Amino acid sequence: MKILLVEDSKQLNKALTAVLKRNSFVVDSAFDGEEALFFIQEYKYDAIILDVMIPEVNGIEVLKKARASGVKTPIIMLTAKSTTEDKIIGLDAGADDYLTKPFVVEELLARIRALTRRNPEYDDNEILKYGDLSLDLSTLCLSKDDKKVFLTNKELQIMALLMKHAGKVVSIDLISQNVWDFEADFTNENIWVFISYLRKKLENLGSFVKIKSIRYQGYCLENND
Amino acid sequence: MKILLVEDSKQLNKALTAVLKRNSFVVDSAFDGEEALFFIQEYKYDAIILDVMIPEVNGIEVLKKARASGVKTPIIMLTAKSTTEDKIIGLDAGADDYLTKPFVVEELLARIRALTRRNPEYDDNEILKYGDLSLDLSTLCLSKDDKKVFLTNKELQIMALLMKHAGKVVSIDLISQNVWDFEADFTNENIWVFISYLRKKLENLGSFVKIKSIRYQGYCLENND
DNA sequence: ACTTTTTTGACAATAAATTATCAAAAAATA
DNA sequence: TATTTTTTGATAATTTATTGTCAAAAAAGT
Repeated sequence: MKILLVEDSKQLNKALTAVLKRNSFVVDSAFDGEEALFFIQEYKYDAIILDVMIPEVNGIEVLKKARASGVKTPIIMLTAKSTTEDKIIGLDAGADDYLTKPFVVEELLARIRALTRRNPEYDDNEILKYGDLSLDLSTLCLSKDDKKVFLTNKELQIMALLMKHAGKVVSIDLISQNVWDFEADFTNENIWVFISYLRKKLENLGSFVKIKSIRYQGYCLENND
Repeated sequence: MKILLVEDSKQLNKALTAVLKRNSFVVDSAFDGEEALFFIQEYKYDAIILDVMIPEVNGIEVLKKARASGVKTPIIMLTAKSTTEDKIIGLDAGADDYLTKPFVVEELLARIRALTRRNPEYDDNEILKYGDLSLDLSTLCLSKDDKKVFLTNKELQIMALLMKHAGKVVSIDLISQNVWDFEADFTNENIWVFISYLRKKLENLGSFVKIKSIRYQGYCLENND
């Protein structure tokens, strides 16, 4: 699954690229409109993430030219503000979706998945399982047998990450990149708090699964069955 | 007080240079006999430290040529082994002193001082004082009023360093360089042990002086009068 | 060979860094 | 506005790294 990322902020570009790659996408990065058009003509992508405010040729122009030259690839626009105008202009010009900054990476990933769902390579299962636990991503419900607890958004995302990486160590860095947006003034303490919350909920469920902390590295799930 | 150091081992040369400079000598370094002779003809030194085993022209040759050309500067030879032969050859050829490797830096410094004593610039006071303590370097005796304890060699050297740097932090690195020779397989634990010994002796004397440890940095004397 | 000094290793004490928890403030959401 | 969620700060618990002490072995000096 190959993605073109068009974003002029070096920092954001780099960070997004890292996240996308970690989620097993193949990523090409462009930093301005000219470069973007070159890539679009030259290669084939499964999705294009396109910032509106970019140098040389602006995002809307890139979008129009791409569509004009027959490119059907799903395109997600990144806009700075969620003014209805920008949104309409973008969608009018042929964008498939849009996202306002700042955004949470998970959301971007979800949009990409939504737009590429018909692609049979990609299969998103909505209920994660580990040990005696099930996590329903759509209802935010974590359950063991008939017992249930509901997670908050951040709790869910962290728990999902831990479950997706089934028993492997998940770094704080990975969590922060996936669960917090880039402009948040995030500190490690945030994660400590949520890990603490999650542990309490696991305790309440009476699950055999524990969140183990690996010093200097991160956290991982452990099944003490 | 300017010294010429002739030593081909880059490591040893560098380390000795550092020590000498720290002891307020001005140091020129040569790494082979040719270079040494050039320096000797060109500049004037208060002392020359000359390794026997050096490339190009060996140490004994350098010594002979220097003397032949009328250089009167005190010369200390460094020999690998204390075979009487080497010693005699060196002294015969006009060396003022010799030192066998490995040696403790303090010893080298002592020899330099001995040979340069007549030089009025240099004044070595043999009794160090700090707070209620006196340390007699020649008798290894540490005393407060009429109470005395005798230090071992290593204890003395460490204590002397601490007293010379009166109340300032003395790094473990500085201690190891001054008190242990370069070939010793020194570890920090060694110092911990001697600091412990010294503290016990200070305790016995009932001195108000304490050895304070500064984490990550070293030790310093503290006068809790 | 005997004594003293130095080195070494085991283990104790201490200090610091990391992680965890709690509670309350702030922000977001309904 | 009321409620839930997230953030923040204070503070506790834990782990690790550093430093200290002891005792015995090794080395050096006499």
